[in-house]
Amino acid sequence: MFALIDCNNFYASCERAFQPKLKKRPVVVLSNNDGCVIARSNEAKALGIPMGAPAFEYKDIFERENIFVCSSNYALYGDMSNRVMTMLSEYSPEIEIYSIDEAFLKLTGFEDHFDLYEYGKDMRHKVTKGTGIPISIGFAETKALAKVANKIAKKFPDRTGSVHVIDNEEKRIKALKWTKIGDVWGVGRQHCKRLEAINVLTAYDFTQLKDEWIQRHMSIVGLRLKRELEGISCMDIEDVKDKQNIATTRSFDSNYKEYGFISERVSTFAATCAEKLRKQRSCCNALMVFIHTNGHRKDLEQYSRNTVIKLPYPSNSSIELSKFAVIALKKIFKEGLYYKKAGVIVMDFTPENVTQTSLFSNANPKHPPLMKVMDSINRGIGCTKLKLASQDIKRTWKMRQEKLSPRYTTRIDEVIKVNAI
DNA sequence: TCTGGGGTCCTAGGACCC
DNA sequence: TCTGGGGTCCTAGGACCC
Repeated sequence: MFALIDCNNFYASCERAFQPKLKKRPVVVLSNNDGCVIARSNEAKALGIPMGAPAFEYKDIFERENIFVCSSNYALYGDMSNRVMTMLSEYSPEIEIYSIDEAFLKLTGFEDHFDLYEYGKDMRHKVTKGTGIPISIGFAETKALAKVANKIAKKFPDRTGSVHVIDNEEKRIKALKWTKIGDVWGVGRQHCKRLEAINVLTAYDFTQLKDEWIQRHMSIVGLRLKRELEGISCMDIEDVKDKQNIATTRSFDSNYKEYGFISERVSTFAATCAEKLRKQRSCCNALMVFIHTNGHRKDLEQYSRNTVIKLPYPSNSSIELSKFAVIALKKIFKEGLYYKKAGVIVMDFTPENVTQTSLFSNANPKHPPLMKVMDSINRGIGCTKLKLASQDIKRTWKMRQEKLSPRYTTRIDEVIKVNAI
């Protein structure tokens, strides 16, 4: 058996955990730059605030409905996620942290000795008590079915107690008939459209399709999904793997046309990518830089380019990657345009300790120890104090975050205060 | 005025190898 | 007139996830 544990409205719940006055109040969390809605409490969902709603368009509704609006606080969400995952890992030795707010547990042999429903209730109680985050839990024989069970638990908290177990044929069929095709894990917008067009409206309908059709239109991935929904497990718990690509990309708070601004951003993004690379002990052999203008401004000239450059040697040095990123930027930067977004993506990794030396140019041997010192100093202070000269040393650049909550759990000076009356 | 930021996997087709 | 059979690697594009 597998369990899928999912935190309810995770970011909104994190904010609530430290502000009990928000208990019944609708809460939304905004993306970077306070751009659009990326998380909603149930009350906010009930008011019809859609996922991705642009904040400026919904400003009046936020006010009228007394919705509590927060900027995103990733330091807080990341730490809260760790706490939840740590508690969950006590319920099975085999855990896969699937995303910041979701985890699969594999429960081999548990079925014979435990009442899974009670096990789930216990998990839910302990996590909610220990972290303040409400969770929903689905149990089933495959990961895809556990996803389905989880959705049912979440949809009917009163009837299920937010825990649902699919452990027999009758429940499986009933669950599949209830699940809309577009809500199935692995069926996105395109597949949904195509499936609905041939009158496949539920997960059950999908399992009745011929293998050939699924294979032709949805590849082996679709076929695997069918098996999983039939109760034949094809996907196991996966170990944490190193990333194959690492990206640092941002939209800017407004439109910028100066080359100097863009090159500073790109240089910083590259340095951040280098830091992430060092964290997983990889070097990259290639790097991509992209820039776009604001696609929403139809009145302005549009431009969007990216370029990939191969490095002469693998590197994870902030200095080198910044240098190469700026070289790449020069190839695509066009004067006179208003840019809204840029990013750096590093690719084609090799392990840090395997160095393939090149005939003509090699990495500077002084960089690895230098980076090590830089990382350890920055880690020690808990922020990026040591930067390259090409980065914004005066910190002129700032993300718009007007409603940022304190980093309650990771900064001593922002820790929650309790007033004794 | 203002619209997020990360990732993964699969397939087809072309270039190339013996 | 008729022109083999087996691979690999790379890239672009399309789909999906949170």
